[in-house]
Amino acid sequence: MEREFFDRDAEVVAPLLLGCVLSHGEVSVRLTEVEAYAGGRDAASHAFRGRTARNAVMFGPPGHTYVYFTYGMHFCVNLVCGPAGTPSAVLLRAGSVLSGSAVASARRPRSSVRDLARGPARLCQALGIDRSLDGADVCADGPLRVSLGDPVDPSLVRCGPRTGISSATDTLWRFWIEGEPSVSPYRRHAPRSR
DNA sequence: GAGAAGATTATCT
DNA sequence: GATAATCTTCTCC
Repeated sequence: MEREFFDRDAEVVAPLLLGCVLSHGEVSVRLTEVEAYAGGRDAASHAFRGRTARNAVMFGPPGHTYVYFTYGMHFCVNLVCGPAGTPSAVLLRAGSVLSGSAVASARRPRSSVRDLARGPARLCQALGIDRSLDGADVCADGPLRVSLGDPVDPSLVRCGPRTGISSATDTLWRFWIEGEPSVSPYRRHAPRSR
């Protein structure tokens, strides 16, 4: 994938990523669900309150990963968008495993093939992504790569409110491919305690 | 230095 | 549907 592809606003790049293929080692996943996060102008973004040690990579050049750890047990992966200095990124929420399903299944023994990458944390686990890949360049010849996949029928692309966040729920920056069984089932808000 | 919340998932009722 | 698991990071004091 060319770096110029990512050098635009996250909400523009996000729908274009649907159908693209993310590869790490033997495992490849076709992306079916993503969300855009736009840094300083997006209250739901990790970069909304400025640069920190965790989100620093989002302020860097596009085409790199932003991997973070959450809930004490899960990783999620983003692709940094926009020119350096604009902290926007696209969260990869779900995909379907194209190849390397044996390796992915070994990492997630209790999942059916369909569920291997059905959800942001599951996708990372299936691909073997952890914080050692934070800041990895997916446009270079590294372990993690993004490439174009089969074109997606534009009439099947849907958008809606983002999942699992408690602010900026009125921005329709979640994109998915209608009819894909690998799209994550979690569409609810997350009012945890109280 | 302490406390709270979190871009989630698996499991139980 | 509800909740536990589990720990990093950020925000104050």
